[in-house]
Amino acid sequence: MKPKISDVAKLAGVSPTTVSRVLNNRGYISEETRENVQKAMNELNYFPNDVARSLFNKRSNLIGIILPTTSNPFFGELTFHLENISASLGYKVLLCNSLNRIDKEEKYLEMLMRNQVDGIIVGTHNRGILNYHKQNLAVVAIDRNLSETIPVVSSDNYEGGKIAIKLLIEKGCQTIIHINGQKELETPAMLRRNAYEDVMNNNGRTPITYEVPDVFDRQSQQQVISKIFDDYPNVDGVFASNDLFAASFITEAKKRGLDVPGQVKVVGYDGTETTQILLPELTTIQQPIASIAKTAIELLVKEIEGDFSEIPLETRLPVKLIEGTTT
Amino acid sequence: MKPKISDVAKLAGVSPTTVSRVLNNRGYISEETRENVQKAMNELNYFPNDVARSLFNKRSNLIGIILPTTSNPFFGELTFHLENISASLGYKVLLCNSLNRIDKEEKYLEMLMRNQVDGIIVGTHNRGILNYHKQNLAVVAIDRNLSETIPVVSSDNYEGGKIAIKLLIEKGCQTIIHINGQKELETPAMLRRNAYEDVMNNNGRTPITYEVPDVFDRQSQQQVISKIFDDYPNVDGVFASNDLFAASFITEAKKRGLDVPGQVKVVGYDGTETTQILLPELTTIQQPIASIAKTAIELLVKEIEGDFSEIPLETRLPVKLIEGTTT
DNA sequence: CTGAAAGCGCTTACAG
DNA sequence: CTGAAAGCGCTTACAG
Repeated sequence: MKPKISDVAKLAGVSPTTVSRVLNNRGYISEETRENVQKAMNELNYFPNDVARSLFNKRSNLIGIILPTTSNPFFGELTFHLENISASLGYKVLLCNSLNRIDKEEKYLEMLMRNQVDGIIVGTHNRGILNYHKQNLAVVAIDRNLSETIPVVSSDNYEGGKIAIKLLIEKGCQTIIHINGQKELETPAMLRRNAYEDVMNNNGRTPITYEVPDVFDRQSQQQVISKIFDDYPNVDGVFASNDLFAASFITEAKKRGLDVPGQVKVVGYDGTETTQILLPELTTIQQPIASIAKTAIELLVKEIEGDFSEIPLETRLPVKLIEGTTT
Repeated sequence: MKPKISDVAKLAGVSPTTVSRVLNNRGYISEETRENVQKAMNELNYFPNDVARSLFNKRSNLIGIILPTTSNPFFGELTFHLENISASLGYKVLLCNSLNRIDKEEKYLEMLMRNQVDGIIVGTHNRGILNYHKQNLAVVAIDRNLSETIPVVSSDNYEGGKIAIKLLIEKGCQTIIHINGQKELETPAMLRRNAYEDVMNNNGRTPITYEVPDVFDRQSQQQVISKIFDDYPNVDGVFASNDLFAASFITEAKKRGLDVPGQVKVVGYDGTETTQILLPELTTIQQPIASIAKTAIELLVKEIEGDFSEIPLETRLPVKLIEGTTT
């Protein structure tokens, strides 16, 4: 059996209270006692049971992360950073891949509550989370407007969209199409679309957006992309709301014998490490993933610690154009 | 404050014991009482505190996952599947990105123990884990031989390596080079290298392997790849132990004006969804990531539940050659 | 400087 | 069918 505090106490010839004091470095303990206790702990290979501690302290040091799927490179990298930063601040991460499915999100949410997480980072719809937030659970959203009171961290989506479209226009594209996920008003990512539409309109062009119904389904993606070529054989510019869409588009373009960037130019969004390695030629708008993660966790920790003084409701981090050879 | 079992009891006019019975569906309860309790729970929006439950049951239903980083598409996808399968079996996932750093691994391991995880999935070195395993912690390794007693799940690395090299030889490559991580005897992934060496030797060729010191550092990768071209300008075939190496090699080849597959052919390893989308032209050996995850979790759960009857020490899942246009 | 007692929110024998 | 008591492993007033 795992040793517990009373085993250590017995071996060290002190009370459990004293062992706890040594463990937590609290109150006065004589140097001698401390050493005895330490020795006993080593001998028994003891470490404290955090479940018991959490129960007493009403603090789990657990953070829940709900996002669509770590299979996606953007979320995979985001998760890495979120977890690593959490760890550096003494928090542990409970991971939930919801695939954007509402039923899963609800189950995960309840699971996180039951496990007494101190806070949640949300990267999915999750309107249900509102209820919990009201019960003063700390929440920070990434790229989602969940409510008036939940802070959102995101890249500067509007600016990113603007840069992308302006580049395509500058490069002389005539028929510029936008590929995005389904219109959901609550996502700042929609700002990429808004930027596209604004810049197009301002330049006397008609915005044309194609929506991929299930963002994480490859088939769904490919069908939409095929349709674009069928509907607009003369498409010569594409701004995709993520790099995977962009890549799929390029693949299809090549399949149809079109030269990129000769006949059609493409700009993506995200600019993950993985894209940089697998598809370095892609021109894309790079999100500052590490900063997004850092900001989100820092805000969450502030909320957890009850410091609401400096919590901006919106944090927009700067994007960066990475010019490859697809434009 | 969050309602607790005694609040529900009070409201329903019963004892906490009875509420607990309703909660756990244990023992006899009159239909009427059950309904009263349910109503009270709904009214208070009560759900049980799993921390308290874990403490009593000595069962956390928590699984720890230690791997290098979810930023890497192979591990990102693996993590998704591991988590999803765990969730479907009622287990929750505590995520740890160790970046293969021993100090981090040790800290994570201790953290997981303190949190009373029921089992751990390991995808890193982590020799330290042995000690814990002995203290009968359930452990399953993915692509790592950690000890004689820890089950390993992996793709059929040797077979995959063989297929890759045979393909390159068939296609007429003369100077075939292998890129891998640093030689670590404990990884079944080394079997990819062994296969390479065996097939090369059997065909009267001299195997040449280049090692990337820090697998997750892009610079490190690129330097090694540059060196390959400098040392062997006539290289016309490469088997990379993962798709990212393969992609970096292709990028460098193109930069040097070489045609792929005309002048140099490339085969990767992993075949993640992400690679399929971002670099569909890559010929690669695809690992059955979902099956690996499923097998690993199922074995772990068996261990956790004390059913050691059918736990094979080694599970090698079949790979699949995906032929793109880089060969 | 140290310890006995009570309690964190649950569950499970045990008794009725 | 239901409840009072004890205990999971810890911590923190409180007393000494």
